[in-house]
Amino acid sequence: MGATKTDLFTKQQNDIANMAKALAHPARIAILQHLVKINACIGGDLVEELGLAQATISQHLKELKAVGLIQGTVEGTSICYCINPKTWMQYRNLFDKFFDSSVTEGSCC
Amino acid sequence: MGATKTDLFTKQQNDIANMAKALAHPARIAILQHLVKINACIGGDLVEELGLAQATISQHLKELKAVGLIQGTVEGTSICYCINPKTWMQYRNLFDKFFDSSVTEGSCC
DNA sequence: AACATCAATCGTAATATTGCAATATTATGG
DNA sequence: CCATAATATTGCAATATTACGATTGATGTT
Repeated sequence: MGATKTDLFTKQQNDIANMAKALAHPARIAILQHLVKINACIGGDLVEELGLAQATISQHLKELKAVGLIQGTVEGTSICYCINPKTWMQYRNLFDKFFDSSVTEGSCC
Repeated sequence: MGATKTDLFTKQQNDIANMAKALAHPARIAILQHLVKINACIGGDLVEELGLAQATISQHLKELKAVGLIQGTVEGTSICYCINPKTWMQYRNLFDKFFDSSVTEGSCC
């Protein structure tokens, strides 16, 4: 054991969980916030910005790329990263929908 | 190594990451959705509803309780769980704020 | 009290994640 | 082609998460 039993759940549930997983690390949050703030792209200044080793940052970037939250284009020897607006909106919508489920106060224990 | 270096990041970044972590498992998503849908509380029907062992469900419930997303009140031998509307709204707001960062199309690579 | 029921906890195994040093890869400039 | 700079990958160690059987604890029932 130790592995998530994804087959027990709906695709939507696994999707939301995977999205959440992509955001479930402060380094990845910091990367996304930095990219949003700078708006334009940056290279591996992220390594300096956050205090983690280059290899570690690279790994986090890879994860964010894997879920489509960011994109990177080669620019000389460095790589220009930025938010992928399309996926960003998708995330936003899914979370919105998830949380919009009306939670009526006092209808419970 | 292996442990997240939380000290490198802001409280807000760690908060968002922790929230995301709480949602980063399909079983916990399923539990929340079920609680939202039923609106009122339920006992350990969750064990039947999802296909996981009692001990496993209990662990997931504990995590959700730990972040304050759900609350449980004793009701005879069983326990009545339900969404905690206050924390639910907090989550919603934090994610909203996070994703509302305007991502302008085409401003990038 | 004895028993049944449900949930929490303990102990343990399997797997996943995080982090980094070392190495490999890719692109540029000389 | 060679050296350099930037990023990616590999391999490994440490820690975290997931899952479950077995046990314990609490509560209600007979």
